[in-house]
Amino acid sequence: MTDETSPRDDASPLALEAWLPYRLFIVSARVAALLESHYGPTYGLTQASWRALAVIGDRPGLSAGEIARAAGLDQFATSRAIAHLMKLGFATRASASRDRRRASLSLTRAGADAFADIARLAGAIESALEASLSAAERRALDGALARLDEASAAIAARGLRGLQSG
Amino acid sequence: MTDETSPRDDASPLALEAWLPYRLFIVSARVAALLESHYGPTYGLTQASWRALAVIGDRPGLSAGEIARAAGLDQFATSRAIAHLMKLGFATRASASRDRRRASLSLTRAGADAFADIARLAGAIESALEASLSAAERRALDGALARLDEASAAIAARGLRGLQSG
DNA sequence: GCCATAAGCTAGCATATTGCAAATATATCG
DNA sequence: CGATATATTTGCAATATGCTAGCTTATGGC
Repeated sequence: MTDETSPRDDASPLALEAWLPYRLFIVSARVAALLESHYGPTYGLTQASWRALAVIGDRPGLSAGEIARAAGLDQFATSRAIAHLMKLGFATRASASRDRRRASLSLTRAGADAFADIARLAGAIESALEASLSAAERRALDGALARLDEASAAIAARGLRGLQSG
Repeated sequence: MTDETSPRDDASPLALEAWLPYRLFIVSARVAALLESHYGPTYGLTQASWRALAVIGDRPGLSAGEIARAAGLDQFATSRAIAHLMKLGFATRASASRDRRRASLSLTRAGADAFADIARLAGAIESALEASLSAAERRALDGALARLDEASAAIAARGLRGLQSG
């Protein structure tokens, strides 16, 4: 049973550390932990509120729901993250829109300063990561990630059922 | 101040969705959520206990500490994940070693079956992701991820201080 | 215009998870 | 054999999360 055709029997159904999604996870988790070790103690931000801060900073005027989508957070987490940012004095709500159920968010001066500070560090981390790649590798990675983004979105949209057969 | 040299003023300090670590995170998070939607309801596993299951299944005989390192979990989470697996009847502890502080873990038949089942799905997801890439892109991604793994480990080891200057 | 229904968001509360100090158990050293 | 180190677990307080229900504002039918 162990020596039929394959020279090296692939006994394990899965090696976690070689599994593509896990490899993506490891890198992103290390970076997230490192960045959090800055913005956590310094500004009292959580991962969720940092993500909301970044989205608001990058695209002011979005509503809570739009921020949720852009930051990869759910509705409740986003609501709490925004409340947190407002308590910290980092964001303000303006109901400028015609639809007053939605409030458009933007950063205060303090929020923008914090964002700029954290973004500087985030950029430094990204640069350090990219420094380990050649220009060709960077391009290839960029393209591959774009494909993986589409593919993972498609898989997630189709759900488990779509995988079993095709 | 806004129109000195750069033709298109890069107003934002950071666009989250273009930030490399976030792009990695998004793909891995989608996949993790999808996989969890299978093993959660089916086996009552959490993300941590699934990772421990996978590590034990792949490399039986490891101790709790070794599992922690391999699964990217902390000591406490691992201890709880193992307790969980044992309660589910998926893992057993054997103090075969000379050092009876460490117990070497392995899967029961039921645990191995669950692992095989989940691994099949995990493999299908990986295949679906890789199907979106050309062979050349797969190779390039593989290489780039290996570099990023090293680089992120190095950055994490050096801590925040190492980044500010170099 | 007015009511019913829907949409966006938030509050409150029960439950689950996490982080960490201390406990437990074993090993090793002097 | 006592002191100290290592591996792991437990208990508990603090946090976070999930979900129901609520508030406010919009929208569509009449």
